Amino acid sequence: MATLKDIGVELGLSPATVSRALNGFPEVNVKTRDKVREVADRLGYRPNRVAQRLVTGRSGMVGMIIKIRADMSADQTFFEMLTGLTAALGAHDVDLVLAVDQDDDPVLPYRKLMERDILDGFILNAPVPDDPRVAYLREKGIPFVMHGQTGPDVPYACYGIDNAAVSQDAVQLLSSLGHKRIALVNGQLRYAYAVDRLGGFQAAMAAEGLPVPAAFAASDAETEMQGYTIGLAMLSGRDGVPPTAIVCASTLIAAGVIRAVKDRGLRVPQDISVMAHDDALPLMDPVGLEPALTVTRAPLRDACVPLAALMVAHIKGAPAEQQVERAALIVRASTGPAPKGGESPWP
Amino acid sequence: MATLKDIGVELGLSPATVSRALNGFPEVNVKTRDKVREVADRLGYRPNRVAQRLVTGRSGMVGMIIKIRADMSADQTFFEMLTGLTAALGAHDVDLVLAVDQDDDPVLPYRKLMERDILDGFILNAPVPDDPRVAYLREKGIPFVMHGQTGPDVPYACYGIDNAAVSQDAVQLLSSLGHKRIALVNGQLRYAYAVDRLGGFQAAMAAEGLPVPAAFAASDAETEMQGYTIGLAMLSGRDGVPPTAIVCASTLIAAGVIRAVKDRGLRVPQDISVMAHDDALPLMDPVGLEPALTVTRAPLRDACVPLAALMVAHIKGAPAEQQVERAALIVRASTGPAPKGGESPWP
DNA sequence: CAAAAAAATTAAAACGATTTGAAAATAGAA
DNA sequence: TTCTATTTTCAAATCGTTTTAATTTTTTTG
Repeated sequence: MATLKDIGVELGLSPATVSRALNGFPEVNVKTRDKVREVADRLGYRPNRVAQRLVTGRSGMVGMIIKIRADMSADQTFFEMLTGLTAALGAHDVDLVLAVDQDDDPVLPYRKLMERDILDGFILNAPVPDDPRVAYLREKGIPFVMHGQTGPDVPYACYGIDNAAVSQDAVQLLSSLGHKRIALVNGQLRYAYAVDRLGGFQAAMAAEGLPVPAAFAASDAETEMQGYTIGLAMLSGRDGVPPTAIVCASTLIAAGVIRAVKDRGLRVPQDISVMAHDDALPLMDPVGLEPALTVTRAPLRDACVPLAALMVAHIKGAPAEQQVERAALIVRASTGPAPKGGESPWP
Repeated sequence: MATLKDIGVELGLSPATVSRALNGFPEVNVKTRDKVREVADRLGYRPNRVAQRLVTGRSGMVGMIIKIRADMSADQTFFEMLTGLTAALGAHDVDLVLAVDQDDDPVLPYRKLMERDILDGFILNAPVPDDPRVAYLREKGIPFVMHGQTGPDVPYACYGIDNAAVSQDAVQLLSSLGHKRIALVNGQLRYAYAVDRLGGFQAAMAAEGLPVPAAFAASDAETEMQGYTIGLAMLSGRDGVPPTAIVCASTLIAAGVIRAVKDRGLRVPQDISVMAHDDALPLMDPVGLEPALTVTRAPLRDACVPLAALMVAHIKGAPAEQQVERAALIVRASTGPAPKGGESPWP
């Protein structure tokens, strides 16, 4: 394997100049730079990463812990992130080391991996309110970037979407269509994103002057089947007059809710409008649903590039930066005007 | 962070001696060794992995590619291996870098990861017959260890169980119990393990002088539901006289098959004996089934330690070694004597 | 054209470990 | 004691890169 010295010998240059030339330093002559590049190409030069890491003091590796579920599986979102992150980090010559979290103590796997002395930092996901991992990593001064936020105005590096705005956009859209009874089928409240969505939902409803019956803000839904079950329950009228519009935490849940609406003999969107937040996961296509699903959309995969950039910058000493994007609102066929009094199956 | 030099200064020793002392070289005085160890402990010395790697020429990292399924999930077995391998490799100071395979070309992710110049080798799993990854890695001279084998007498390093023997043990047990119509609900035939199980099954049946109707060697089962469906089909008699014993590829499939047997109004093991191969995955407990399941057993997790050892040895230049273990046979309540002619629901 | 300024290059140190070959300390034998 | 063996230790080289400070070369300026 060719080294900087080999290239230098070939051209009568010192390794220092060769290094500078290849790294695009401004003080190297354009002609020498081109010659160096050419010889490097010809010799198939590839920098020795380990040597680079020794001198820069950085290992070029970041860690990520997979929190596996009780059924020993991880969800689609994890692989989506993993795929995107390995690519995005690779572009910065950074590699991803994974470990599995199977313990009760959420901090332990981070400590264990850090003790191996090979990591520059961590990428965290699925933040929970008052995340203990944040406390630990901040205390130890270990760089990390969070996908999402544990709450508003956090003091650490993170990238995510404004989940309160997700609910707000949904409520405003539906309210503008004349809906007054709007329900939220939320994700698990132990996650910060679901807390934010709920908060945004309640705030937006209040801002629109609409009340929120408790049964209209259901939580803990994750699967199509759960969406179906919760949908049926909401439509049963057991807990009061059913909603005319339902906002779902994911397209998967929305699929279940739509199934429930249809099974009840009702139509989407004529009787009930349904919408959801869409992470753009490969297998859950909101357009493939019948009818095509109105969504707030923020592809999970898109988060990987900025996350990797934030991570790399942070490792190099840049101050922690918070980036909060707003999800796009895409109106399709599953939302429509609220049924008029006379048309509605309910008073 | 303390270095070798720091320890040397403290004791008036050279870094060379300190290095030798900590690495247990014989030519260092016992007293100095103890003193060095003590100071190293006190200073919290931890060797700089990157520096070690630069001088030894090894990166201390091995790669593994996750083959995710069409539904963007990976199965329990993957996480089981991942958990075990990170621990087992960690004991050798080796770390695991993961990447996701989402392409048609099974070799591409290996090439991509190798081009990053940071890996000492790969750990492969889920071998298929004539695995193209094997061809590629052998051609490039990249060290790897396979969990399992692509066939008998392979020329590369591997660790796994004898899958032909798994079927053989099952057939011999059932045959000794008087069963003559024994069926196999196999895994997906694109995997080498399923091919071996089928081969072993047919050979063992032949050795026992028993015929194998085509419908008795079903493939492509992976889930409980598939086990149930195939079980029902086999018991329907549509494809000939049903079996009196069913050998399943996994405990999950066996759970489905047992459910099918019960739904048909039959009893396990009085009417039908059921057994399976057990990878000892955390959530599928064969003893929890009703009745407790007879199995051939080889915990997946147990394979991780020898796999890691093989990998490390191979990287250090040891010749490729093949280790094929035999699964244990554990007889429980789900297998019993074949029903006598008069007792059987079939002729 | 000489002096000063700017540009380009280099030698050498550094990162922190391992390892080779030589030197020092100790032990044993004569 | 003296000489030789044997342990034990050390100085220095090495791995391949980056970076600092110094030096050389080129260009600009008065």
